Amino acid sequence: MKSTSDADLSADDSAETSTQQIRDAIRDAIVERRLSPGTKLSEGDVGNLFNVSRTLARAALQALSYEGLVSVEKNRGAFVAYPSPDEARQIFAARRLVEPGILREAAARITPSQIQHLRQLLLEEGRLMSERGQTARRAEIKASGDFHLMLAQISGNAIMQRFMEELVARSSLVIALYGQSTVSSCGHTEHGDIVAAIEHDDLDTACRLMVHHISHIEADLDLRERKSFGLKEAFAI
Amino acid sequence: MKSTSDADLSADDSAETSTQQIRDAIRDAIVERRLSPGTKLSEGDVGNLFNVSRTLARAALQALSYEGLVSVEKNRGAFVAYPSPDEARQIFAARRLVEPGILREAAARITPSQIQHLRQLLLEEGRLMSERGQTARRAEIKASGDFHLMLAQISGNAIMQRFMEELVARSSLVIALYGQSTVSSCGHTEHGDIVAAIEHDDLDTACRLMVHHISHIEADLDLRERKSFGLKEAFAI
DNA sequence: ATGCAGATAATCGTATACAATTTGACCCAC
DNA sequence: GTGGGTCAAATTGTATACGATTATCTGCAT
Repeated sequence: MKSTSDADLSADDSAETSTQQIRDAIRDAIVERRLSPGTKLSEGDVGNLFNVSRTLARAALQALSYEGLVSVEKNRGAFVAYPSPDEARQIFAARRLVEPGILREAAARITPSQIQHLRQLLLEEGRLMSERGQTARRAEIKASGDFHLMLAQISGNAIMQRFMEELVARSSLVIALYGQSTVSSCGHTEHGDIVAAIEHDDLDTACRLMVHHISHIEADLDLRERKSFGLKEAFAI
Repeated sequence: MKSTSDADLSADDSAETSTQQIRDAIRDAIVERRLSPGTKLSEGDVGNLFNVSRTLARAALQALSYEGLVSVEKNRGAFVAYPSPDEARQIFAARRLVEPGILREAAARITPSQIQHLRQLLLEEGRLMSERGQTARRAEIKASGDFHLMLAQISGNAIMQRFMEELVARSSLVIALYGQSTVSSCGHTEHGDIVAAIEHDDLDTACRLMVHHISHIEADLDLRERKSFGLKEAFAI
């Protein structure tokens, strides 16, 4: 799957504008956890980094704020989003709400070649899981999300696809913040089970597995409210 | 319900920035069909209209493009979105996919006072339906959408609420384009039926009614592909 | 030392300026 | 009259400029 999210559906002027490139670059950095929640993203710095003016940097940050990955505070600047536990719960609730429906749509339209593609994704995911090192970890995070995005793409509904892209990206942010164990190590086998259920045309099972899978990811988080814990974290980070 | 969509949840600096005001004003104009699909929204004109520079006008248009209400074409400018029949189908498919889930969540959390509020909305809707004139028609369009938005709000999931706001707004655009009869005249009684089912704790019926309701709205559209009809329309508009 | 007031620096908000691109008009050749 | 080509007007893309706000530092009074 391409790294840029909407490259397939937006048939605009072939060349992506620099604002979009910057947006995508920062988004990738956030999703792959090279940028931690709360990190300040000043317009000047972003502009310098990508050799553009503040105008374009600002536009990119604005775009990311619409996706919920960046929060801009008036007169204070933009920061990598720091989703609250409540927000995290809402993200997973939203996924439980939409993903079964997406799965049903996808299963109804899936072609053998797409199943093949899904299996390939699982293989890649498994390979990355056994590898060591930061780079592999980042790739694993992305691959794990790509499974869900692929289903959304197969469903054929561009609107739901875009929404899923937002939800998956924000999930990554939440896991970075509240995740306890290493990245959903259980996730991979669960993905495989879902594909198997799809192949057996057992949609009800597939949906049930999907809901459980999402709940498992959420269950691996520590979403307790840390009241004045912020200070310590400021040192830790 | 407040007219500005996210006034309740964004607890930012109390005062809305002028960009947001412009965005909301244009969005309202689109949703209430004072701006037709395809209308050009040049940055200069928008800026002059609201007495701000192109910078802010551009930001507002950019924001609307993320919501799917405006399409910006590189080096050509911004236009009120002109959703294709396929896009229209995807919008309603998305609504069928998410609204039952939202309804279930809402029903689980709804309070008597909120039911009261819903009924009040229905009353208002009925009143507007019997009135004559453009103003009433516009208000009816908004009220009809507010019913669905209210359910999303009651569901307590801000993410789904925002998504529904986008879907409802885009639906209005689609109806403006492809609607045949007057605004969903059947809609009002269907809304009432859904509320009744909620009150009777008959969730399955409520969801079924909701799906049918959405399909009814879609069925009232003429989504046949008009191939080279665009030219004639250019004259009609 | 602590706390507050003013100055200083850094950053954001908005407007304006200039380059690049598109659009439409006009003219000419055919 | 049609087709093509050049130029001018309008509009967008991007950078820069300047005022406004916030954050940081300094120094003085307590």
